[in-house]
Amino acid sequence: MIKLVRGFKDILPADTALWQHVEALARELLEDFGFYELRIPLLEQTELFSRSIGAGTDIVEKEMYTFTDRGGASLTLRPEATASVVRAYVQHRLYAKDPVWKLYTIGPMFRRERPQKGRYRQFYQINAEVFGVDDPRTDAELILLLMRFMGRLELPDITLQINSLGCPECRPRFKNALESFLTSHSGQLCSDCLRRQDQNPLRLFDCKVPSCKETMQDAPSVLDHLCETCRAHFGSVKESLEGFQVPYQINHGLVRGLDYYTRTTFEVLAESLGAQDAVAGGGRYDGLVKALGGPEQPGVGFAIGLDRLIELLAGRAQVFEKRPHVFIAAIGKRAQSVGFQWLQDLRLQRVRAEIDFENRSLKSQMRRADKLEASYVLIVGDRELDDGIAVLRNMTTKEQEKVPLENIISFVVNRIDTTAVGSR
RNA sequence: GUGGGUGUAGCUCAGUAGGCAGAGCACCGGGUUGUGGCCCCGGCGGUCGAGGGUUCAAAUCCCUUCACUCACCCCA
Repeated sequence: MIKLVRGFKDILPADTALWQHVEALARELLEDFGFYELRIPLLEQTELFSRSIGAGTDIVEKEMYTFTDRGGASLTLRPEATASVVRAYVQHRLYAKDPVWKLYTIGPMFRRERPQKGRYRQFYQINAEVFGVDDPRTDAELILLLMRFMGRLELPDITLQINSLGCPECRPRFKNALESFLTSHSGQLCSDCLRRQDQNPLRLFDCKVPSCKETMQDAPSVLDHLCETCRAHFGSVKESLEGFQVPYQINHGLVRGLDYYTRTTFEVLAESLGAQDAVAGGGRYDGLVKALGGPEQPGVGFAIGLDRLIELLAGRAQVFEKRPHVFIAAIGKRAQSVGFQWLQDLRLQRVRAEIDFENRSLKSQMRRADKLEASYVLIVGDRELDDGIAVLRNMTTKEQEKVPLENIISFVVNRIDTTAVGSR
């Protein structure tokens, strides 16, 4: 048997209804907030990611699916969406028509990590990006949108954490302070942290080793090193969130894994997910558009991890499954051919109808109707055909009524509430 | 990349002093002539993850390998 590739997965019919529901809700909300959908390719030039995400990051260094295509170009399956969205914004000069764009995209990303709970090599994200506005209310609005989405899904036990990483003005000052702190405390750090110290010193803030945690409590905070404008910006984000009663925690150790982030960063965490507890994350990236060859335009965005979100919603999938409205139980050859005609006619009227082609006993056909959770069963055999009727049984009330064969389709259509999702 | 746990029927799992591969659920049929769920009876279904070794005999012991899973790491 040929099996699927490690770290990849099939999303089976038992779950697709839930995925569709979540995606539809996201589209609805995003479009209410003025976002337009952008569809971008799965494959990009490798350089796009090494330049945006950062050549030294783990993603670029050891997690990308990169290959040389037959023409000799180095291509990469996208490990995230923002780089592609920025590329499209720049390449098509969207900024020339209007510098302000609110774009979203939904689709799979690829990272070759070791699979575990909530971490797959192909995983799905909903991405939203806003270009051309550096007003802190945009940051807040984006977070509000995100939290409304979570609220609409009725997710339990989620927390929002926010932080500011500063800008090219103030970040170097903080980095210096942090570096000298780390150098003087290197004796108390674990081997992982000593390795991270040069590559990505901010990461030390979320090390899980107790001694590191303790040491880092005395480490300098980014928030104490923000310049005047960054401080004001962050203050305004917080103020807006409070104005909309969005509860948040400040986590000065909150870091993004990608180099391009500036100022506001945020993450939505769900404890019940286990080690991979970030359901959504994002932040501002004011230098990225320019770094990718575009004009000096600010940007801010987020990504929602769909796989993890669905995980949180596990068990609710059944609610969104669509059961048949009518099951046609046809006994005998003559009835079978009449029933097959009705089946197609009902579907023309957007009634979900099913039939069994095996010409089995009425008992088996009833059993099948029950298994499919059909709302009604339309019973027809030689007896009914001779009398010019069929029997319509309501499976919940067990009431049966005789239906004349002429106009039978419209009769059934009227009995059924085609707007109802399930049948019970 | 590093560690731990687990691989037996479609699913959830039993099965060790090595001795005929099991249960529940699911699926199919039946419980008198044309009516579902509950109950009863019967049936279908397995290269015991794969390869090798020890043995008269291996799901069980040994070696190798693969997969899944959780955690580290990393991140949505």
